[in-house]
Amino acid sequence: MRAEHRLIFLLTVAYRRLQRAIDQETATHDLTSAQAGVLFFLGRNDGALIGDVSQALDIVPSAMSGLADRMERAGLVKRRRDGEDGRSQRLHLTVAGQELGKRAATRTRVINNRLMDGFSEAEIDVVSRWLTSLQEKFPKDV
Amino acid sequence: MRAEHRLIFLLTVAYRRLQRAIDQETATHDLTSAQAGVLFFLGRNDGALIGDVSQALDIVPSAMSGLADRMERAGLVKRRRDGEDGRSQRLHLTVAGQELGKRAATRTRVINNRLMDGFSEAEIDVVSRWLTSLQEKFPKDV
DNA sequence: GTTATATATTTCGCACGCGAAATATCAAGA
DNA sequence: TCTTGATATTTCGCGTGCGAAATATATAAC
Repeated sequence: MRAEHRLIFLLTVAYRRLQRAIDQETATHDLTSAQAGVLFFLGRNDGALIGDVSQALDIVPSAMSGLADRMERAGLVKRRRDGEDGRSQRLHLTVAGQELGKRAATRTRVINNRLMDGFSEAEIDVVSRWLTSLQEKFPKDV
Repeated sequence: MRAEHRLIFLLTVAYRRLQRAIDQETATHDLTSAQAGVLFFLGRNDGALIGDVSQALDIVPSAMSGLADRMERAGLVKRRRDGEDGRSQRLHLTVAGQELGKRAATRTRVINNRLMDGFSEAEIDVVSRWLTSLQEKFPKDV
């Protein structure tokens, strides 16, 4: 029972290792992992509201705003006001964004498979359940 | 085989939820989770080299430098040059740092236990092994 | 219709972690 | 000794995520 704060630390390190790996992999491709997440979501939900994207990716709206800024500046995405509701903004993929997203998806799939290497289906299931349980244990807000 | 980039996303969300929870919990106590990590490590290795701390916490030395800055400014920690090697800096806990670390340890333990709620020992073992496996799959450098 | 309130998004300042480059010191070799 | 190379740390600029507050628009109450 050596390390005290074990799971917290393990999760933190695992997260950082993964992010580092993804970002190094994609550094050559001018795409960060956060931005890739947006591309993937918009690939299935083009024109989604900024708020919906932020919700889907589980980041705070203010964080989404900056992320959209950088992606728009990079030409991956375009903001468009909603016709119905003047407050809302919709995010649309550009052609560049679509293509970059498609290529990133392939690489991401490889990494995702690598994450399962050495573990049985049942074990991965436990891991999935555990990761998901954190969302219930630490709900979004209150 | 529903979601594509499943484990990556699950891990990312889980990490953010955990960090948010810890930081909200400790916001009242003037301590971030990264700084708590340093306090815990120094609690067992007071006077460790900056490089050793960065290695132990698995963050890059340049990140450690800024972290030490903020903690020194907050009066939790003090830098002291090494007698043997003029390049090295040693980090020492202040009294305030020791006390804050002790109180944070209690809260951290609670959260850590909560992370295991609803899972058997064997299942937690699988999770631990999986989290640890990421360190081997994505080694520190090259 | 005007006021009050709710909702969507943005802005601001901050902590964090990264990579690349700079700085300072140490260790060897010529 | 002088130079060359290694090591420890820092500085810089950037992307990311947070909370709090501002802004703009929509909706409800009166």
